[in-house]
Amino acid sequence: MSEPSTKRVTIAAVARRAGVSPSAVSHVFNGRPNVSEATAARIRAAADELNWRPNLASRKVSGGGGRSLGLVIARSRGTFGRDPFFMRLLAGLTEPLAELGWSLSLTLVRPDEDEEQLYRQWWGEQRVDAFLLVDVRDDDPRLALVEQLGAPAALLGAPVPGPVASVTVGDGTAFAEAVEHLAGLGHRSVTRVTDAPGLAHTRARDERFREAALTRGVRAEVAAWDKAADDPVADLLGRLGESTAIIVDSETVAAEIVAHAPEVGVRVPDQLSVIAWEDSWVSTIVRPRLTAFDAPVEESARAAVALLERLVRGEDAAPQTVSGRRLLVRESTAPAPNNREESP
Amino acid sequence: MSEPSTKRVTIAAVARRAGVSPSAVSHVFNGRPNVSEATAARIRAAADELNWRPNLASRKVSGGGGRSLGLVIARSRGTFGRDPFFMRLLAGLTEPLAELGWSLSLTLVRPDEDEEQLYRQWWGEQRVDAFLLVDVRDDDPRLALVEQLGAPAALLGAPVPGPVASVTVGDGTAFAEAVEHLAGLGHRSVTRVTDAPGLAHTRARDERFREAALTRGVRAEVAAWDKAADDPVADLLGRLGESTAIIVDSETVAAEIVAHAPEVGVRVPDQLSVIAWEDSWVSTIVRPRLTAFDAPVEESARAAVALLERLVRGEDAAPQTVSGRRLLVRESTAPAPNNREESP
DNA sequence: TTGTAGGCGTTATCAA
DNA sequence: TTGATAACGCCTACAA
Repeated sequence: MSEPSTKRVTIAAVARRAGVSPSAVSHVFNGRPNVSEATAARIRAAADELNWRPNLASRKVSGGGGRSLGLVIARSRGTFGRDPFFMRLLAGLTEPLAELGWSLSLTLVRPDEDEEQLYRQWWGEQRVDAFLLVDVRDDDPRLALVEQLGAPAALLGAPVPGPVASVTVGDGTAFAEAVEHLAGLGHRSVTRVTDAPGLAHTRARDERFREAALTRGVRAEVAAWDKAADDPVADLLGRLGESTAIIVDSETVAAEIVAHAPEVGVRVPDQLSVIAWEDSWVSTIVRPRLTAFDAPVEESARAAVALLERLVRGEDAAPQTVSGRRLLVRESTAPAPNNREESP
Repeated sequence: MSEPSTKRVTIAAVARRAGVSPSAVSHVFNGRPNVSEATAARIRAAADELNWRPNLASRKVSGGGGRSLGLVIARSRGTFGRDPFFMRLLAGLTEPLAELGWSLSLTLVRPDEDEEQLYRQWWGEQRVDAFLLVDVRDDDPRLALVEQLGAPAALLGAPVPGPVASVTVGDGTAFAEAVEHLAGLGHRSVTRVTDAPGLAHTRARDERFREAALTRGVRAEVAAWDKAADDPVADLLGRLGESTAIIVDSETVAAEIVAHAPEVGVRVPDQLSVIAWEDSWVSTIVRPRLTAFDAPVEESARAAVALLERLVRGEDAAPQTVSGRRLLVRESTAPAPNNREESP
């Protein structure tokens, strides 16, 4: 294997080859204006020939660039893997990150593990320079933690009280739209199905939903998805009361409901209309295809990166709202069944 | 919040607090045996109180630990996002990586971008210490590239000629099993549906498939999935000839076929049996549920990490085969239709 | 068992 | 416009 790692090429080698001092090379590669165009060109050529690039670790040590974003996802492999949202998030993160030259450091921790420890570690090691917080819960200890550490951080989701900046997808008119759509189809009672109850955005959404329903004369209920139940779909459907339509926080759950409902005797959309609060390709491979809200995940990712970049530079950054949630009407919503009318 | 970022705490601070020299601290944190248990405890206590951890960048500069694995995925956001395999891969990677204290640096590049450039950059910057190669194609330029760079690398998928180590999921008996299963159901002609034609494992699989079919008196065909077609499913089904069963490389494609086939007049599994070569939760939310091969993705990920770790330490590592692909019979396979029997 | 000194590759400061 | 020189925070000989 011909000893490939003879010696790593350094800035000194480039300097020697260009007949200048290391600092000149540094200047050129950091866009400082005090180098003549001629020598700059010579330096760049030398670097190219040697295929040299500034060592990231060294830059970090000497205070320079080389930033990296930490994303810690506290989910089991299973619940991570079955949420297409994360694919979109990751994909959306990489592009703006690449533009900045930042790395993305990703890890999963099991929900029962001590994730705070990990934040401490990554920050302490200076492995990352900022955190993106997802799945933020009410009273999430990470909020105080990043504050205490002094780590730049932003959360994706509903804003929470406190100084941690947030990037929110503007739900402004979404519930109104959804309820409007359903009311137009004759539904008089709608249940909102929440996935993980503790999440910070749940309460805000509940309120919006209730408000939207109220002003349209639609009855609003809320039910929690119980994944621990023997047959979660049957369990949920059994708790629906008079509702003829549901709005489901999680797309995965919506897909499961739509797929499984017929097998427990409920036809979608004939007997039950279903709207998913998130959208991905999954919505189109279940039958009936899911009527869903397409959220601007990629844009949120970009906004979050931009926000964190500002924070890292020491500027302070205001909370961001990204708008663009739009209802994609597909096949899982239909006129309300008449036969439910008499039901108490 | 009491000025948190006054000054980053360093090894010197810890040393001072413990009343020792910096090197003593270093020794303790690098597991060297030349420190008495008493002072080691004192040092650890001091580090704890100061909440200090060795700066990763500094360790890297001074040749120490702090490794990081590079994963560059050359896919569009869309094709990345709709492949559950990557979720499993990422999830599977994080655990062994965390055990080693390695970071995972992830990025997506568009297929038309110069991905080699990125490998060069990451390696040159020493942003990563090893690469994991996925979606390896015949004659993949990255193989020569990592060799030239002297970068430790391993590929996930079929072994390729050359010195780059590979982690392969042993397909040994998988095709035999699949064909056996289908032959047992009366199928006499089976088509293998390939996703991306250039991938390195395609040819190997083709051969295995043909062989397995031959020895069981089943006719073997191969057809490529044409995602550019107006209606890819209809297009594919139109090219199936006598085949009453298909084995589909990509789970996503299989899901799409199963979902869409009835809409173009083909009932699954009555008229067509479908087997997916990969498995994830998606297999269970389409109807009929997909009969699929469950591949040990997490184990492969772990094997790849272990292999790369050895490579980085300078040991050389043999190609690995991870076994455990097993057929999960669900609802998308059924007895072959009779009406096809008369056909020669 | 502990501490000192030098080096890792880069950036920043300041003099030439 | 350039180039010494001193950090940056840690690790590893080697000396005490």
